[in-house]
Amino acid sequence: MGTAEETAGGEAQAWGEVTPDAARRLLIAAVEAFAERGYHATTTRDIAGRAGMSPAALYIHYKTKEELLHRISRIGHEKALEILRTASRREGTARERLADAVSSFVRWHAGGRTTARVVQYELDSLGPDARAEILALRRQCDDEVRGIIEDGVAAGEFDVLDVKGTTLAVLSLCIDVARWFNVDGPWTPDEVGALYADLVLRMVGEK
Amino acid sequence: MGTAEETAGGEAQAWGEVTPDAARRLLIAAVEAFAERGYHATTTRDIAGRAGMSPAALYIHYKTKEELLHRISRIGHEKALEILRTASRREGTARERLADAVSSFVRWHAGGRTTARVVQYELDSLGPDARAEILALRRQCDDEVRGIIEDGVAAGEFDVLDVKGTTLAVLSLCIDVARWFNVDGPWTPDEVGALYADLVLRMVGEK
DNA sequence: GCCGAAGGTGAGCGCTCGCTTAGTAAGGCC
DNA sequence: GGCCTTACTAAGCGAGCGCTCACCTTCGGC
Repeated sequence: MGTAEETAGGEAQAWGEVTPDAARRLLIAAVEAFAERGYHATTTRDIAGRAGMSPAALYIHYKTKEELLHRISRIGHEKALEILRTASRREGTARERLADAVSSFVRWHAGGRTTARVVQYELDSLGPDARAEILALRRQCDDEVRGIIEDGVAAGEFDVLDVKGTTLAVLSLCIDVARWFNVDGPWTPDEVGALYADLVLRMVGEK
Repeated sequence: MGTAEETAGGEAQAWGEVTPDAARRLLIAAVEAFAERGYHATTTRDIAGRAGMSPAALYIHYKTKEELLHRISRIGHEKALEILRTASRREGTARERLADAVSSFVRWHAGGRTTARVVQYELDSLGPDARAEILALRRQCDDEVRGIIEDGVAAGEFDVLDVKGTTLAVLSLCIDVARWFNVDGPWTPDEVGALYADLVLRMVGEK
């Protein structure tokens, strides 16, 4: 796993798949604005302005402001799921896979805090159909983590009272990093990832 | 500690200190609306409507929409601090005090989810002065929890690598309950409180 | 050198927002 | 009964919102 080379203003490399260039610039501008002020407090004029364009230019590439949030949410959740899948499906003990999953997931939330904040906390601003689609991705994230914990319990590595509840708590802990993590604070994303991996292993009765 | 007699729509008894009656009704209406749609997506017309009043009536009791959020935030944070103080200052081992703090704090977030959601997640919608005031209260909450953990480490009850980081993780875990807890879900606030107290004791190296 | 598509702009429409103002109804006090 | 205070409403102001439309510019293909 790479170190956290991302900063609050420079998470752009994650959006490489979005084309053309103007559409990507608008998307990145929207991520920054949504993260700073929230979806409803962000104006389309602000997004276009950050991308160096006129307010009308936004509507050449996106039908509505909500479509921007939908696109950001889907790409972000797909990335989150990919991170958890990679850790879950590697070889190794349940302990190693869980530590890997937590530390890389936390690193993503801390290092890409701008993106993660939008992805994790602006879900309710989507309409019913879009929200349902995203919630399906989120359930898959839950499944990956629960799978690792179940494996650990079955192998006798972990000692867990309530698998479903513990899964939820582990994910909740990781996700909430996006709320409190501060780039100017005392920790790097790597440090928080390592600390949290240790805490989670304790939660599942390991160590 | 009492059981959770609160429901999503009936957390009214917590606002008994707000007078006169019309001001309290408006405040409760605002809590419900902010929790459902977020501060920026809520209109003053909606708040007044829920309280059974005309849009203008709001401005007899509150100078601005932001003052409503400020008042809700302050009262809510004072309640949260009181819960943590009560648990922190009771007699007993650090283990007992920490379990008490976590279970009652979690119960408040789960049972009073409507209120807790506004209190914990709409902080950024406040202006700089109001936010600074609330952040001071929040720092006091941190101090209470860190105090218990430090006591436990000093007494040899706990085994903690990073006291500051663990404190943050414990509070983060509790606060995030307000985001995911669902009244119609499989758990009662009491059950989540008990589960989380167990998980936190594991995090600090107890049990 | 001309043309049409692709990608942009300036102006502005219709609407809803937070908030204000003028007026009204009810109740306590003398 | 007269009068002030308190609590409220109907109407609406100015501003800013999401979004549209008529028009302009650039550029590859022939």
